[in-house]
Amino acid sequence: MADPPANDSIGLAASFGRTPSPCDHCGARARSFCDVLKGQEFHQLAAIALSRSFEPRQTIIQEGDPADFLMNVTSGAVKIFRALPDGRTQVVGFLGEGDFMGMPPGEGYTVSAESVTAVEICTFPRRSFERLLKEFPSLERRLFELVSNEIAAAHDHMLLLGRKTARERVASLLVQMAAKEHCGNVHKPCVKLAMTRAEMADYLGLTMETVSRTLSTFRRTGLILAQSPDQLLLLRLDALRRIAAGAD
Amino acid sequence: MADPPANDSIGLAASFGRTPSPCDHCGARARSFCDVLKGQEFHQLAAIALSRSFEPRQTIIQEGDPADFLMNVTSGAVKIFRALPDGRTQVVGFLGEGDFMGMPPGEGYTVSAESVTAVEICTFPRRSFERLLKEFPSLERRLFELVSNEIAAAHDHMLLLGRKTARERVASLLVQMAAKEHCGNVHKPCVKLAMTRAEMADYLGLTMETVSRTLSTFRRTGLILAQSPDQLLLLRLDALRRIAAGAD
DNA sequence: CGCACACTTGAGTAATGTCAAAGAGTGTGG
DNA sequence: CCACACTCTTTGACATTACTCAAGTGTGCG
Repeated sequence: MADPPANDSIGLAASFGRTPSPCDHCGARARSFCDVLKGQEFHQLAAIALSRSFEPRQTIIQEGDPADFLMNVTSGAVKIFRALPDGRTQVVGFLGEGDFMGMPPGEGYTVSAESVTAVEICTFPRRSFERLLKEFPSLERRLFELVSNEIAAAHDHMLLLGRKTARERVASLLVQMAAKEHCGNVHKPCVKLAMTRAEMADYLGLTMETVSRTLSTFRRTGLILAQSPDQLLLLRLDALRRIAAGAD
Repeated sequence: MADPPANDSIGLAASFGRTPSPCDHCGARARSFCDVLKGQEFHQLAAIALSRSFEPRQTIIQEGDPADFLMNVTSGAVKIFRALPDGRTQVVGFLGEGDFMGMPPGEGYTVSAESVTAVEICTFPRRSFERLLKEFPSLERRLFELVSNEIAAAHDHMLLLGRKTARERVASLLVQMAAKEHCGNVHKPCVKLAMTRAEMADYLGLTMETVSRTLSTFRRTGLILAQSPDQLLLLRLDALRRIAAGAD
């Protein structure tokens, strides 16, 4: 872990005797939307923040529930999904450190969220947050930016779900995960899969078995090396990229 | 067509001798994001607007091109899509009167757009538009709202592409289209399909043939009545809704 | 009238899903 | 420390859905 970039929150809290907030020691701040706010503005945001912890496989958000909180993932991994009445599930995204959720268009959440690993989440009451949103244009602009990114990512994923083969889908996931994290200290790109095969399948619109078989093929053909079922070395990232792009 | 709601744009333009803009006679204004702006603010927006026409099957936006314009569909239908190098195409959305496009996260468009029918589009230079965005918080808030809706719609569509059967997909499309427009004056809900079977297929992640077969089955089982290949009467909207929801 | 284009329908195939069993990894309690 | 039990993963055999290829059937437009 690198030291967090110097910021004034801890110092100010100490010097003015401000109520300490979970934000004071937030490791995800640098990656989070909150980072656009500085000094006093940031403290106003921090003042309404509340931290919550979840163990793996706990429900964080239930589709349809009143959207009373905005949330920011501080650590751990979360899956966002929608489900059909008979249980078929589509994971629409995995969230990690610094990602936010819970900004639905209406009064209720339109998706569900469940912890994949142990998770720390920073919550903001919606009302208070929206007040700050009006007060701090930079915050609103930052959120707009994030939401725009989310749409582009959604388009990408629709292309995957609607038009890619199983092989291309799995390759896409690996490449995508490799882009996020430099796992381990190795120079070969590598991904740590916090989710199960079934969750990968629900993300890729496949079955667990197809995901497993596809990974096995990648292993047999030397594209990846499984150090363990959830720790994969991407031996030929270039090839995986081409497959993911639908070029092979 | 009902008369557009009374607004001041035409009157003001006349009384103050303001440069006439395409917005003066825009039939889509009531449905568009621009409607949040009133009076002088609206005129500032109108001042940077430029109208463009397209015939059916023309390229409006090319993925990767510099995103110099924001656009608002004034009339007609547009498809938004992404494609793989070998031509496989995923339509991520159909736009109609009052829908906007062209707000990518970065400098270039991340999707392509093509006219399905004859189309009128209102374009705003990006720079100027962003200046207005900063000036008029209500505009930014409205756009945020639209973008949030778009994300929820994208989640819906991911569920469809990843987990629904062909039958459920086609039913979903019909229900969705029926929700948008009250086509004709009939009391039975009815949809007018401006797009081809192939375009429906590219939207639903299927092939043309599967779409056609599925519609035929719906016809044979009395769920719909085809007044022509592109004019469908939804005889049992309730049943279609249940199928679309994955309940049958 | 006939050509072109989109749509429909049919027959066979391929990719992925389903069901089932065996294997691997992990943690717990004896 | 080992053995058992649990869960997740892998692999196999088979079923099914949707795709591919191909031949017809409208329908509108020149």
